[in-house]
Amino acid sequence: MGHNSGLRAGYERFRVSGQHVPDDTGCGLLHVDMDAFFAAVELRTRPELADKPVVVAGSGPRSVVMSANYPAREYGVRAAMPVAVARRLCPHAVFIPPTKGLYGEVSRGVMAIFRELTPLVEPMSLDEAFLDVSGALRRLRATPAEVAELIRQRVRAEHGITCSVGVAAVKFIAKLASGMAKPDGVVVVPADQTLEFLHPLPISALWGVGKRTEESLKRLGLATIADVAAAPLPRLRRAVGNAAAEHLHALANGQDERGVVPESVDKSIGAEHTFDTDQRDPRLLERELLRLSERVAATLRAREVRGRTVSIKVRFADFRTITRARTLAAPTDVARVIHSTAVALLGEAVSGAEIRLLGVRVEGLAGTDAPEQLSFERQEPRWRDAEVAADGARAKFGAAAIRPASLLSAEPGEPRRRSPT
DNA sequence: TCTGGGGTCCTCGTCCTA
DNA sequence: TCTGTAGGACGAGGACCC
Repeated sequence: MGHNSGLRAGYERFRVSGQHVPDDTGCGLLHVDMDAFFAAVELRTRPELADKPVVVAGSGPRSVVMSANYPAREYGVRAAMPVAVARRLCPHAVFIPPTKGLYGEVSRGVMAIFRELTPLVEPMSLDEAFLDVSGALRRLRATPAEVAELIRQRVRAEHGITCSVGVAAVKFIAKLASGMAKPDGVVVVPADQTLEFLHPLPISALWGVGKRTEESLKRLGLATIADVAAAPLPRLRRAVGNAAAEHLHALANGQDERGVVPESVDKSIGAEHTFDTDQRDPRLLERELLRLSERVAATLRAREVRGRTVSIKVRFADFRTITRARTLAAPTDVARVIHSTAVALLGEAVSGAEIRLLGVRVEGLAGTDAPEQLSFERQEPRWRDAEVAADGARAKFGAAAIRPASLLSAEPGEPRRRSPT
């Protein structure tokens, strides 16, 4: 769901079209990005809507757009936009609620195609991945641009959706290229034309430049990537800090040493929820923390990791956001432990304020086989046993089979309903 | 426009210890 | 024992990504 979509004027020469294929020698890095992924997946079963504006979004009053197809984008509808705004911009769009589990399933299928071509696949999210095909070209008897076309054909034939591919010598350029290839195309940036491709682009195209950094760079009078490439490093450092300055300066000069990393280790696991209306009832907030803790703990156990630091996130009615964290004596994957820590943190940080969002996160993860420090603080083994048993029941009978008693009548984010009399 | 949810990384301040 | 300092651990928050 890249946001740098569409080909700029003067960039047609980079696009693969008909007989025209730019020189892809040495361009072993591919970035593949599904076009309007969630919307495209939904349209497979509702093809009659294909030419109409379609928006995938939750139905809550505070939901945002998860995906919009290209007809909807013509009206200015974009991902992450509040649904209320999207409805105003495009009142006749068809709004479809997201189908739980479906996008992950399609994503796994698409990633499996990539892995048939090369083991060096680095998924970035459900709908995009980097591939290093340089070691596979001989076996595939294909050039990088041909592999890109092969991928597009297979994704379309086997999953009924389209994707766009960027082909380049380094990751960052491949990523920019796939954005320009959208929708449904391939852009190849020849290795010796990297800077010609890169330098005319605005600074916001640099990976790591969001709204704030863009403002800082503009204050220095920098507007294009060429300006950043030519800027003295000390000046950049003063504006955006050491790490960001060096990172941006390297990227602006077409240098991106990062390889494709197939395996990545989770650093943290969390869950959060925005209430439909702001809440201040402590019992309701504690119940929500329990629900979030249960989800986080179940994910920790499913991934066979434990974490030492429990943090909460609180967003107030005025959108001010705070986080509070506490490091435990021993790592945990037990919801009871996470919940009691979260409740204590919430009590210390907040009293009676209107709250819009609550989040729970566990950081400092290590595998369950990692050596555990002996501690006086008991890990409440019985709770863990009970929760593991509940995991098993949920796997067998469904997610709703086992819930803590205090959550029995409370739907996510809803005040507890009174039982019928 | 009025802002979800799941993440990562960086910076800065504070506290503790060597 | 006191003082200065450097570095690590930790916590908070900002910015960014999809």
